[in-house]
Amino acid sequence: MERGATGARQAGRKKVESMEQARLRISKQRATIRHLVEEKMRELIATGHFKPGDRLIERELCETFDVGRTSVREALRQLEAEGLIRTEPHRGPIVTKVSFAEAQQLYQLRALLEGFCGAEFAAKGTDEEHKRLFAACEAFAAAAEGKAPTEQLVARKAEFYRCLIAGARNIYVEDMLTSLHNRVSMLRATTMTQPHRLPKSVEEIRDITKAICARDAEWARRASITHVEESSKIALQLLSDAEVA
Amino acid sequence: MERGATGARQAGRKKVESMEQARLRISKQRATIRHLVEEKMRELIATGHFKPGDRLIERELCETFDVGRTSVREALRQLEAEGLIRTEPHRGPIVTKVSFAEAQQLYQLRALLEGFCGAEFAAKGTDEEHKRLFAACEAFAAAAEGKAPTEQLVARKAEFYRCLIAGARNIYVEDMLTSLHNRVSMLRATTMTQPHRLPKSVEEIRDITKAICARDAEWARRASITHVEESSKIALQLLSDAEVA
DNA sequence: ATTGACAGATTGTCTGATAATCTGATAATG
DNA sequence: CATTATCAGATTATCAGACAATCTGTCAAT
Repeated sequence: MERGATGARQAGRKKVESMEQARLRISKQRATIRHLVEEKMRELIATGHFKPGDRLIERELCETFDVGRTSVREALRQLEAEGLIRTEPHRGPIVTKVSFAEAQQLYQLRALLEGFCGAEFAAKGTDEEHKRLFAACEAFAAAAEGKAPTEQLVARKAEFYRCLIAGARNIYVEDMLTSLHNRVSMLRATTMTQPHRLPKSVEEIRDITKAICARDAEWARRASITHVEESSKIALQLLSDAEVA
Repeated sequence: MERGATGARQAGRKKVESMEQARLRISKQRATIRHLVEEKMRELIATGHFKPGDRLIERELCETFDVGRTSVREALRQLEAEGLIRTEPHRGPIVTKVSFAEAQQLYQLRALLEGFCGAEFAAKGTDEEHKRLFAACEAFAAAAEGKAPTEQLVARKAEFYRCLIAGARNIYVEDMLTSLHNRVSMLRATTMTQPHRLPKSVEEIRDITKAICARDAEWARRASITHVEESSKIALQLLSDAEVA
């Protein structure tokens, strides 16, 4: 989880910087404590250590992370804004529960936005970006077909998405999709890891990649939407089972 | 500005409550001090009292609002997550500057999302919702044609958008569009109030309304997108002038 | 079964203090 | 002159401690 799903980027610098320069720049250690707490908590929510409905108690968080209330509370405000937690006045934060209907809405929006990314990427992507996307795609495929550990699969898929989303060249879409993906991770944690639709998943992602590299915007849009819809089917199925139980 | 552009709604209650019950419920005064500060600051940014690039100094904010640092800092975190401000470590918050390129991206995404709202509304809206949208549309038209004060125009238009966005029945889209609209307000403050394209604006909004009431999804999508594109033309024009100057 | 009062838990907010970091100016250096 | 080192001032980042406000559950009284 690189950054949050949050703030807007640094607005226009005078000169556009080359890839070279960008690569050199050191990683902007924005390592304030509250950022560390934020990331840690995102991770704990995404991995299901904190489950939807769980109460998060300030004092306990302070002790767990060994930081002051200030840092914890500010991190909580951030997560609240991202929709990962909800705060009831004088009761404290609760990990957000996503109802079945809301999950449907989430996937619907994700489809719209990822379809947009695919189409934009196909229409405006550079060869450089195509190459990177293709590499990420193949890396994921290799991991999937080589039965790599789940952890690595997730990482590779995240990398693929980073490329795909970046292709839209739209920071707002980027932020919002990152936010949506965070929430989807949370869902996944409730529904347990996906069953073995991996081969289909690989196929769909390859299709997206092919469409983009062929610069066929509508194909790319369709392929991106299809991928979201297919994975949502499984997820929603599991969710509705879980909701009844 | 009703609420923030933030948190997800209360997830599924057991029983769906009737309009009647919903109307009775008192307005859940979540009036913690930090919420008041948040809203005030959103307003100050939207109205241009704080301009893009302005530094916001903690101590000054505390004095201005006469509240403690805790409340100010937590409000700032919220605004930061919404993208209204950006915080540089150890330097403090700055009102976000939106470059020309970013403004383009903003409007592009807005078009996508509002197009989605229009289409969904047309496809799935109830008569009740249609009626409310129509009323809001006419109220705006009346205000526009009657040369009402800007303040009222803005309020009426906001009301129309509330209806339109609600029509999509998608809380995520709702949150994100609210957030985008907040940022657009900020832009407007830099480019001064729009010139007199009011008549065209009214026409476009009527077109959206007609399309939705006719339950023609594609027409509604096109109309919604057109409206965003038309207003973006003016805004971007003004912005580019301002950026050169 | 409903109501009311009470205690415990937790948050909301303020204050004061200290360390860390950024900025700009000035002095030192080659 | 251009560059670098250093210093003081400003501001944030973080912590600790305190108190009030509010929510929750319990238990007695009606």
